[in-house]
Amino acid sequence: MADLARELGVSTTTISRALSDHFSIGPAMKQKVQKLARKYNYQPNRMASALRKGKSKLLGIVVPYLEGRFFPTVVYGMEKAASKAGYNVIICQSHEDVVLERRNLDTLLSAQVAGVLVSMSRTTLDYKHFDKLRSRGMPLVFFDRVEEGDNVNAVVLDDREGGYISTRHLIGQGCRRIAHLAGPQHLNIYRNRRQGYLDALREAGLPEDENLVVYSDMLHAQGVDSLRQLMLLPNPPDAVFSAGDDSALGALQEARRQGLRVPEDVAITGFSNETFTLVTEPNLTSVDQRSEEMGQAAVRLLLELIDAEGGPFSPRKVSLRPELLVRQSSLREPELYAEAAEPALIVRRR
Amino acid sequence: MADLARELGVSTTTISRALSDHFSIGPAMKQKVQKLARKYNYQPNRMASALRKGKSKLLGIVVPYLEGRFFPTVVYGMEKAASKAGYNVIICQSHEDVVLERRNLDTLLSAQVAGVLVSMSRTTLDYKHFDKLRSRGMPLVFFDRVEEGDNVNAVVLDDREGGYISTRHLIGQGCRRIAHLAGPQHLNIYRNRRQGYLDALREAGLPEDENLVVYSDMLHAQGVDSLRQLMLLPNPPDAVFSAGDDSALGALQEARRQGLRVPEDVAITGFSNETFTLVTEPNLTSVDQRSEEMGQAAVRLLLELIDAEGGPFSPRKVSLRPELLVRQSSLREPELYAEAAEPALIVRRR
DNA sequence: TTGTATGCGTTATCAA
DNA sequence: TTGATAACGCATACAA
Repeated sequence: MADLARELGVSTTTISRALSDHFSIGPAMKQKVQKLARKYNYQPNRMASALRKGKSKLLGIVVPYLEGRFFPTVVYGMEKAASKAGYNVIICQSHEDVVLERRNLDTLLSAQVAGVLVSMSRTTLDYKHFDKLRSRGMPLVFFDRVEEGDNVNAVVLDDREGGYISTRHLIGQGCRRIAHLAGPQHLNIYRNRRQGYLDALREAGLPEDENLVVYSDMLHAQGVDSLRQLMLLPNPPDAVFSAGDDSALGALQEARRQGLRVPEDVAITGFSNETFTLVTEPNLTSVDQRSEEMGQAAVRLLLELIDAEGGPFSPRKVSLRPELLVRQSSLREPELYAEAAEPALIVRRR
Repeated sequence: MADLARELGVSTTTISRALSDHFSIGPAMKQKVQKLARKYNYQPNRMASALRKGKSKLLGIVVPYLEGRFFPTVVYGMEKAASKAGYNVIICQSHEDVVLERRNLDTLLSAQVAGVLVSMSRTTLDYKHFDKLRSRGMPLVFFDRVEEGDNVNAVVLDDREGGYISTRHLIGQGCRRIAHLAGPQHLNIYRNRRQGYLDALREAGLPEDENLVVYSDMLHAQGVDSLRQLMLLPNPPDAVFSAGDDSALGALQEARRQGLRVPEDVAITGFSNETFTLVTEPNLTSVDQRSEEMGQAAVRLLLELIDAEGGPFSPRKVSLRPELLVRQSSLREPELYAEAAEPALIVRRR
């Protein structure tokens, strides 16, 4: 900026204002400055700007991991919404470790981000580090895996609905003993998916059988084990609603290994619409989580928070509608669905 | 820092030095300062520090995309190596778009990163934006998809070797008409994989048949099309070496749709060791790209560059050894492999 | 071993 | 409409 000022014989103040399109600068001067800036390939120093203004144009993102399709897609949505507003993002992974999660937050704090987007790690059981962030006035929005309480801003999938429509679909396909592979119940997402499952059972007048609910960390291997365990029951299930795609896949593979036909002997559905659901044999029915919308909604909410500048802001929870993608692994009665030939039939889009 | 200085009755200079473990500060004072800093939960302002020192502790990463397993794993390796050296990373996606790639580099520049790690987008055909970076003295390391030329620092997989061992393996399994699904030849990785394929053919005395090489962008749908096209040849192939897993998967599915047995009628191998290779039926043979090591190596190289401070530094290329993971999709002669029962048999680890 | 003074690049304030 | 000046938080040359 000093160079430009010298060359044009004006002050850096004028340069600064011209570049940020300040109203007090005449159009002629603005033209000149901006042209010269382009010529010299001027790059603003965001650090200096952030230092002076006390706020940067950076948003921090903390995700449990990036593998798979869900989080990258969410991050993509975030990037889109952020860049539209002139922001950039820093991505950190907690690798499902609360210690790393805390360290990530410190990193973001000292990078002077304008706000933080968090999806909690699986091992996050207390929330002090988030309180610390808030006490420093750092705008904070959770997504997908959210902190409990009324005081949090969050964007979530309606996981209860996801569990509900999955289970209802299975019931509609004639299944009567529906098992559930459930995740850690301290995480909202898994608790709600289970609740939707129970709601659908109750609505249909089917009994709740605790033997049919298997709790695990939802990994592939645990899906294998869970299915094995379920099939040893005196009265084994005719369907499995898994709260995650990895364990659904494990269950699917183990079922076939046992010589069971899917979906005829046991119908299987997953959750997340991971890429591989279109690759398994049979293709895996799953719930799409509106990943990209989730990212965009989270950033929009965060930007509102930032613009409110710590002023009065009543916490908001945005809830997105899940979408059941019915595929072969649960389609016992294809004639019920005219479009059943489609590989990724959307049964419910409201 | 000012608060701490006041409370301890010393200058901010002392605080600054004590916190950065400067030799001129006595151990007693260091203790006191660091304790108080913890008590007040002091967070250094990295922007201010970066502004003053002219360099930050941030590394910029530009990847084409994050979906799948390869890039997240590379990034994980980068995070690990970076945090060991006190650095953090900013991740940007170019989404295979050179326009976005350029914008990302601008963003990173103005975020005052200490260095940049780039894997080029598929649409990057000229390299001016990288020259611009270099002309500003910004340390730059490429990984996986690298710029051509002697003047670049880069970490790559030995893709030629990957193509070579894949093809050799197929030859060893008795295949004689081996097709190749090739990617855009302006990208080093695809050019080299093809070269390895040709080398192995030549070594085995097999003819090169250009009809057996199909060029595409390596997407799933293009794998489907390519296989269809290949099977229409008067003399169709008995094996397919695909330079990517997505198109390998497409080929695999199309082959089975046509009623071909895999690997008996046509053996298929892919490249990248994506997660889904363990899910397909049959499981897909693929080349592992040492993703995590690649990330670590790239950061190590970048840090060396940064520490050299623009001084003399002869450009270096690090090349990693690929690993062929033989699975059912190419295993015609299992008796050749004692450990063939393993789902992910490592055939060649040198 | 500690302190004083200064500047990194930008922008807000106040004055012209 | 423009400019002079100070300040953001930190690190360092120099002095003590």
